[in-house]
Amino acid sequence: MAKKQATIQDIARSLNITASTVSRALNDHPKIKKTTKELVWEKARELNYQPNSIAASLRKGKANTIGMIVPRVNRHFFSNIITGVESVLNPAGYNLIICQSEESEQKEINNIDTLIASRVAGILISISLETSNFDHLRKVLGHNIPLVMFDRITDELDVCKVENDDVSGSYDLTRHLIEQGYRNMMWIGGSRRFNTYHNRFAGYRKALAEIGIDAEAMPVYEGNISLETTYEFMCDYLLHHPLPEVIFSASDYMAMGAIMAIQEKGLKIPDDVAISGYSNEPFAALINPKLTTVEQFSKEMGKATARLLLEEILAERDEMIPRKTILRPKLIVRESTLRKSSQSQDTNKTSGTKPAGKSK
Amino acid sequence: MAKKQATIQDIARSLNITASTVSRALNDHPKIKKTTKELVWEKARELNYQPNSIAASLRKGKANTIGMIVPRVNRHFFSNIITGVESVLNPAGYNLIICQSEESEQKEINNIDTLIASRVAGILISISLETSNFDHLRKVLGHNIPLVMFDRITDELDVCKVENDDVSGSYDLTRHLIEQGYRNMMWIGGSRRFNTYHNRFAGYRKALAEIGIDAEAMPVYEGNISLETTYEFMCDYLLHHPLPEVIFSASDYMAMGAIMAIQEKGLKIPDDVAISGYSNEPFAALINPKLTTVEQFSKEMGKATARLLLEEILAERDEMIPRKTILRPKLIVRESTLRKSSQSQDTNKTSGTKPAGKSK
DNA sequence: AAATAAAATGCAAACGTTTGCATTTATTTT
DNA sequence: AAAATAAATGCAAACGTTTGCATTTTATTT
Repeated sequence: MAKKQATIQDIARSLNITASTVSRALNDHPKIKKTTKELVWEKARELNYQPNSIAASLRKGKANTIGMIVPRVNRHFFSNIITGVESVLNPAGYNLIICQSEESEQKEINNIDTLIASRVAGILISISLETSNFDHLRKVLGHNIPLVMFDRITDELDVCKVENDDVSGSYDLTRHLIEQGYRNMMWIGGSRRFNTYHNRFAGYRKALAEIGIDAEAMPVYEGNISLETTYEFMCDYLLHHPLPEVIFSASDYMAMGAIMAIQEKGLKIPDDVAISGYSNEPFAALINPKLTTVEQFSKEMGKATARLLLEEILAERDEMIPRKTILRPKLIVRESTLRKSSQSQDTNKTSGTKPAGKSK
Repeated sequence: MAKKQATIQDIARSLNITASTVSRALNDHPKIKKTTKELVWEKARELNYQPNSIAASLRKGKANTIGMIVPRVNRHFFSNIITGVESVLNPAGYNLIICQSEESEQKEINNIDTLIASRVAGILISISLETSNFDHLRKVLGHNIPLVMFDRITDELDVCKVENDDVSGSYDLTRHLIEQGYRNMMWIGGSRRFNTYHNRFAGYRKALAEIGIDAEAMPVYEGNISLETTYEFMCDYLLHHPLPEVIFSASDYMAMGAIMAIQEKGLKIPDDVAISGYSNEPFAALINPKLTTVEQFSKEMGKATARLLLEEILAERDEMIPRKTILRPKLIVRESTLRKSSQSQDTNKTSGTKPAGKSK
């Protein structure tokens, strides 16, 4: 039977007025009499009327929908960003279509096409690791759809961007390691072709250069960023190489993989080898020893990204003015990098003992 | 300038045919000549045409969009479900609008209204903890929109459902504890008003009843399911009560909170007190000792949910036939519940040493 | 070559809003 | 009380597709 949904026409008919008036009444247009509005609202409720935003979008040429593309939703970093984005976008009357590129350039392209077809009012994207060509994003701009990139960005595009100051986050962390007395270090991270790892390495190198140490002269491992791969690499590495004093891991997951390999060999952290991570994943405060890392304020990043997009949308400029928001991450010192003598100096007592994180 | 987007009309005009033909050609309609199709496709590319799915949806009365409401996206359980859902829905030509209820009944109601207004082809929902009235879901059915509930479900509604067999998951875990020789137990979990905790307790009670133990006669803590709250509760509890042999926590996060309180007191797990969790959160395999828990196959749950919805949509029946998919969870035994004597009997070597989980 | 069947295309309405402009109705001013 | 102004409503087109039915074109049969 596909029960017919009530439309503004139905409301209009049963009140002996026109659809225009109903439309305006429902949108609380100032030119409509108060009493008329009330009649309309009452009748709408009575008929169980639900607005059809598709029709509205068609007429207006724009949907009240924002598209968002992330590599994966089941990464805390990204799902927190999503939460931040929604906290800004929903109150503004937009809702989110979330797409996952799964680190595939082709899927990213498909996602873009879907979002354009949906006539979204704007697009937020953190590009996949695989993406090297940006024509699909240029197409978005060609369709006059505002675009904001976050976290994984590219210099090739002149659009609004939100990024973490990976250089300084990494620099601060390296400074901490230096202050603890570590000199003999090892770097592990994802490929430096990606801006995040590139920048994190830059901060690491910079801090070391300041004390006359060449980061490139010490071990550097660039590889797959998964826990498992890093675990395997590290198992093998430990067999054939001397231990550094500290491992600077540009990712918590990689750090975790290394930790498992290290502990499996019976080595003590931080006594035999110290280690730090990056991102402050929920588990970082839960493992033993608690992991020194860098908090990225992902929810804030989401908010900043959404705000930038909203401004872009509301401005309705023909020429977009590319702006950049740079978020400053925060060093979180925990046990995994503390020298025995300074074990009690944990600068971050709170997050050391009672980490954030709620459960389902 | 708001550069005008090309429409099928534009294509039609420049090829001296009608929009109908163009529309059919683009949709690969069998009645259109191959050569015509090729002309159209070529011209579409040339004009940089992007279909307007809003217009299509309006005409067809249905969007190619599915709405999904979860309490939060930044919970591994839910974000994995999302991944599962997308893996089924995207290939079928649908995309997801994701909404978060944030455990608020009012937000859930708002989400539903938005989704109805968007004329989504179907809705997937895991209800918020706060939700006690289901009129908003009845409204969905009233609009003939297929609805599938997952994980957090209710008996009050006669719709398709996907749930975990919490009773048996919990039963299996309790059996394991009994086999390890534990008798003196303590339960901690969320309120038993919620089906998940209700059922998990039922499995726990059942297994205990079989050996003549009354679960209710032993300590039972029902509370807020956050790590922090549980940590505080447990700190206090340890001051005033004797230790049980084992703590059955119906949530990994609650278990983690308890573990922190226990370890802070200098007590050893599992030697002084054993503990188990539920859900197999990523950190469960990373902490020390590794946590015995129950894997819920969340991605599978997402797939099952999406499949049920797709069937519902494609069937286009007037009367929906409510079906239920029940997923069997799997016990994962790790160190936190193993008796000293049987430390080597870890039945799940793989997940014990090399847990799943990739990093950003 | 005409008649018939099959294939391809065209016509026009419809989907449910929104909105600029025109018109009507109510209110104020002279 | 008429004129001028303000407030409220109506008219009709438009947004870009899809689709049942009618029509034209092409292929097949006699």
